[in-house]
Amino acid sequence: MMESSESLFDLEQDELPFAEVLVPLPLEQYFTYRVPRQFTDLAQVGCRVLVPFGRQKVQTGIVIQRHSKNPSVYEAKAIMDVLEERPSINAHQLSLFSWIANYYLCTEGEVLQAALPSGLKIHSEINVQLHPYYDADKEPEYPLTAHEQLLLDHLQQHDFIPFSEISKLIPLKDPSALVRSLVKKEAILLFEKLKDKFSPKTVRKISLHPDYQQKEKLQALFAQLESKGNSQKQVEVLLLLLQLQSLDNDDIGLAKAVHKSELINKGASASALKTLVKNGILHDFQETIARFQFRGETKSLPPLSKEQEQAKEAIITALSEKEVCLLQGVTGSGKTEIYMHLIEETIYNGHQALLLVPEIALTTQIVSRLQQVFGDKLGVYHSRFSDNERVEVWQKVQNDALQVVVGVRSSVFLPFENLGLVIVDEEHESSYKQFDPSPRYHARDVAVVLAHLHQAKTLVASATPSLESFYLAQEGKWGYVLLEKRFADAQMPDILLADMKKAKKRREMVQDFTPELLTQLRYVVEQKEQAILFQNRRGYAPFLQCDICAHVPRCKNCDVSLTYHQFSEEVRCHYCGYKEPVPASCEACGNSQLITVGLGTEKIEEEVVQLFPATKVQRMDLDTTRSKHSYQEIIDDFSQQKTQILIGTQMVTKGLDFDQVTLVGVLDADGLLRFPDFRASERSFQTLTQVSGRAGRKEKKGVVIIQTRDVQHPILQMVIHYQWREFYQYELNERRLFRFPPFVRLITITLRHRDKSSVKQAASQLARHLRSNLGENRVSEAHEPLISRIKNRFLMEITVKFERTGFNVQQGKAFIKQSGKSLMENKNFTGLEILYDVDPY
DNA sequence: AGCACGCCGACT
DNA sequence: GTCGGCGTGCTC
Repeated sequence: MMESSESLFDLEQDELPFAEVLVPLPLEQYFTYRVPRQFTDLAQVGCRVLVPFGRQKVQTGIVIQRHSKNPSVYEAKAIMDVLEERPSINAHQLSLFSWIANYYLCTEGEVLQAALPSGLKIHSEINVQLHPYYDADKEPEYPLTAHEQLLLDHLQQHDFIPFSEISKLIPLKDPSALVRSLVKKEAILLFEKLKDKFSPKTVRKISLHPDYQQKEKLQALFAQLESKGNSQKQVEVLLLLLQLQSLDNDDIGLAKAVHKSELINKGASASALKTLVKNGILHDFQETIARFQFRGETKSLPPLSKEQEQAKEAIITALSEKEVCLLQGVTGSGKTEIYMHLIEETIYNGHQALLLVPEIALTTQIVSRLQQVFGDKLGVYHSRFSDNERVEVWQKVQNDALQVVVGVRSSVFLPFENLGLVIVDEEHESSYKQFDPSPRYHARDVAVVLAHLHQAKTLVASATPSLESFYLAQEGKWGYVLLEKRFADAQMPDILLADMKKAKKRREMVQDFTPELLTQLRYVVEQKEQAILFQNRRGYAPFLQCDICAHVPRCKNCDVSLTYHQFSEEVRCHYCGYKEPVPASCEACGNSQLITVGLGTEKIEEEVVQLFPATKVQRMDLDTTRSKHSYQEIIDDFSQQKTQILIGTQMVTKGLDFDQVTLVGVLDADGLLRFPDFRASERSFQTLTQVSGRAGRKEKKGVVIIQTRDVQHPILQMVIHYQWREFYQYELNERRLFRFPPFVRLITITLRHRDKSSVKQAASQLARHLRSNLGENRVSEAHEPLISRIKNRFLMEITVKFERTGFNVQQGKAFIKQSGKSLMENKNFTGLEILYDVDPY
């Protein structure tokens, strides 16, 4: 626009010879690099660059800023390479990274680490090779240790070995000392190799050389070959090629290429083919293809029912005024069709759409249903995909080659250029909150921010919304649309409570079954219908206990009891993975009578098999779905009615549509309700309502039986009477009263240390500091968490509650982070780790 | 997060 | 006396 001032600017700033670079590591700062002249134009903000980092490492980083300020205290190293002409990370993404780092109290490097598919994160790998002057036959100048000899022997057989593989070869925890020693002895050399992980998928194709792509030329060629007499095979190859080109009667099709593998499979002689290529008659080349190719016809959008149409219009109206809308639609009300219509409109307006789904939902029907409508425009982003596949989706989103993405929580990081709509399906699902590696972000909340950056809209949907979302809708901050009618007039199931206390007293329990549930189950089996049994606990029993002294076997590394797994004949720790064979006797008193306490899916399976020996039963939990396809297989078997009773944890509650399920049994609702955290009621209500929704679809009304010792429990009463409005009001009151979300913002600070007294001391010091500066009503005392030791490190916790209004949350968070930082610098607490969990789940 | 350096116990 | 474990500090 203002040319003169721009050129002046260019002159003064000239080449901006330095760059601030973000590396995908948990480090607070950017690093300053020199931009060599040849990269002046190329190294734009957002580009991936290769930089030397640390002693002898190469890292991928992102250019955050260009400037001309030469750092004075150190000499900046130079950027080695710029990996792309167009930035991988756009401006919206950079803003999003920074927002996440601030909000969730983590570093931008951690966000980058989570955001980039590892195929776009090149780093160097150190490799070891023999020194060219090293002679194995000669007596070595310096004596070699056994381990050194082992490595050298390996290198006689192999050209080189990656540094990281050495510890697999030699029983050493850290092979770096050994490698250094061998380098000094001039027996080996180190070299770095970059791992560029992404490789596009290619296919070999064969076509006629342009010279022969005319009928006359081709006829001449055939005549020539046939006259030779020894070229029959070549003629056959050519005829096959023409056949596969499936020519109409013109020359144009002659240029068409066919897959080389197809030619060979259909019987073309490989050697004849080779000869034809050699003689320049055929052209053999590689073509890059997409890994995902949708084959088959796309269908038009499914029509909406009157109610769906109304809901859709209501959503559009709400979103014209507000940025976010909550859609509360009961299970089976047909939310997916509404999504499709909204997505279609978004695409039509030239924008991209993102549909977030919980991890588990991606393997099921929703993808194929969307694919039938959106075909090639749809991308799927899933953690079970290979890296190459994820990079491909990333690049297609960037190039606007995909207009719709259905994906798990990490798809909020994709490089959308012009997002118009984000839909968060099953928004109450806790799997949207990442925990294990930081950033501990909630994909629903990040999605709202992402949409805001694009000036796009967010639709947040669930049959059982989170209290947070419901509250925002109720307060009018978000729009709200209710869809109460089930699709195709399916009826809601009858939900009944079965009193376990009474049944126990009367000695009517058959193992873990009340007479009510057992009767229904018998009926279902006889009628050849299907049933789902839900118990939110995997394994056989939560723990073992000595019948005499009541001792409970516990984990060696963690402060938890070990769960008994009958199938594998082990006891296991669900926190660190520690396992040992089932103890034959009590380690405390020597008694050999150990009894199982509590109820897991394995035990239910055993009981059901005993009770219904002729019935096909399948168990679905973490233990039976470990391998890649087993989840899908179990689902398929059940939906094709090869299995009649499905027993499982959480997993069975998640969006599966089965028409023939007429009974859902909840074995122990008390286990859900007893959970000791502020979300126990919410989670119980959601889980029980969701699992009930699996019963009875289309033509047949279903029955749900919930076993409990407390039939009067208010939550259960609200579940069975479908009093969801009452539930939300009840629970909001509780939350307001006890100061929990959504009325306050919660932050959990966890301190971790090998030494128990150190962590206790550090925690109380931090708590004291925060309490006196932020207020005692906002910061709890330091306390031991429920599980006070995991993987041999002791834990302490501080809970922070910031009110939503009238308090500067951002400042409060910054103060917490600063306080934590200075505590870590305290020499008394070396080795201390502090973890922050903002909006914990 | 890696990776190097430096300090300390348990083996030849 | 060294080897190998582990704690500590740094990366432009």
